[in-house]
Amino acid sequence: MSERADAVDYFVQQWAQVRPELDVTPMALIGRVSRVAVLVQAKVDAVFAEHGMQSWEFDVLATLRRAGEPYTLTPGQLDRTMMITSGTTTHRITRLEERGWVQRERDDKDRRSVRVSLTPSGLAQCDRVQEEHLANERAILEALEPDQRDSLISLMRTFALALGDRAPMEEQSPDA
Amino acid sequence: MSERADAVDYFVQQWAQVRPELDVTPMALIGRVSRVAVLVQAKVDAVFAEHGMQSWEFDVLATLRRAGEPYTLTPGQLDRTMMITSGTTTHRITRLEERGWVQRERDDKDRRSVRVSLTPSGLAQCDRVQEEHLANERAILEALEPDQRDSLISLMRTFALALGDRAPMEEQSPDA
DNA sequence: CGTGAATATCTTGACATCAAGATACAGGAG
DNA sequence: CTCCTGTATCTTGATGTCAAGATATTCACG
Repeated sequence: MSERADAVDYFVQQWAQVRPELDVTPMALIGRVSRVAVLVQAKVDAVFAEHGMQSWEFDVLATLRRAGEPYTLTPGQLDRTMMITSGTTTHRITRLEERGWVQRERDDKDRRSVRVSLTPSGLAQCDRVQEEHLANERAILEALEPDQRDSLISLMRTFALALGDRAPMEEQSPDA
Repeated sequence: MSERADAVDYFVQQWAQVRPELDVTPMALIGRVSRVAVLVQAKVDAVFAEHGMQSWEFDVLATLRRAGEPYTLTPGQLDRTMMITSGTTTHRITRLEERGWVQRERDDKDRRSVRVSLTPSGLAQCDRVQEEHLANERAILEALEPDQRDSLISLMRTFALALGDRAPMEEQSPDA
């Protein structure tokens, strides 16, 4: 008489019938994290699509944007922040350069390095889309009561830390 | 003086400095769901890799396995359950057929349809890997206190339902 | 200086995935 | 029976991603 069953409830119940000796409770959490991530991403993508862009494009723009003026990071900083490989970063920067939203210049201090910067057009695009994006995210979270949101944020934060997620380091050395 | 900051804490703080007028709290949840999903997936993948397989391969095998004997579903049932497109399903079945873990036969009742079944080898592979997979999932959740796990499961279930996640329908019509 | 290890980026090749459309069959209305 | 609509699967072409390695540059140490 509780609530309706979501997909994971159904999977757990199927396992109970087929292999009752198995303890599949870990699935109840891990499976849901995966499904919720996919479902949320689909809703987020929809808003970006209305603006003719992909989520990953906004991710790059927003990462540069929140770095503050002059909106410049290296490819290495980008891939560490975004949890992608260096090859993917190269590809993303090239595509965004073609759209005129970012530009590359070699760093004269360290000539191995590259400085990726938001162009005025990229900055404008980021700011233009962001409000609608945030409104969309707020709408998605309307599904939860405010105290549920707070609990969920706190628990997911604990989980993230336990999984080794950490604030990206500043350029300086960590201690003293 | 609270806990250490995870990556999302850092992003939120960056936004506060660069665009203080923006309310980015939705990110605190949606961003973490995405990052946690990626981090968890990496740990899950590692165990499958030890057995020479991909996560998506196990997903297909497990979906057939928990359907119960004769471990048979149609491609359509598979893609609805796994949240993938029909083209991806075709591709997955073909690859698994090459490995000898599933087989295809046309359905004689409805000749548009195909029956995908676990082979004895596929069944064995699924059962062989599953225990280690579940142990791995349990280890991942060790990071949380038991009551935190329960809260998180409950909240994620509410979230999943709010996002429209539902138990896949049985073959029969929904009512009476 | 010169040499080797470390670092930063890019290249290459493979691959899973998707969107859109093609193909084949089913089932009902006339 | 015929046609038309809906369903089930597969095909095609594009794309984003990764792993592994290639290239260029820096830096420490002798």
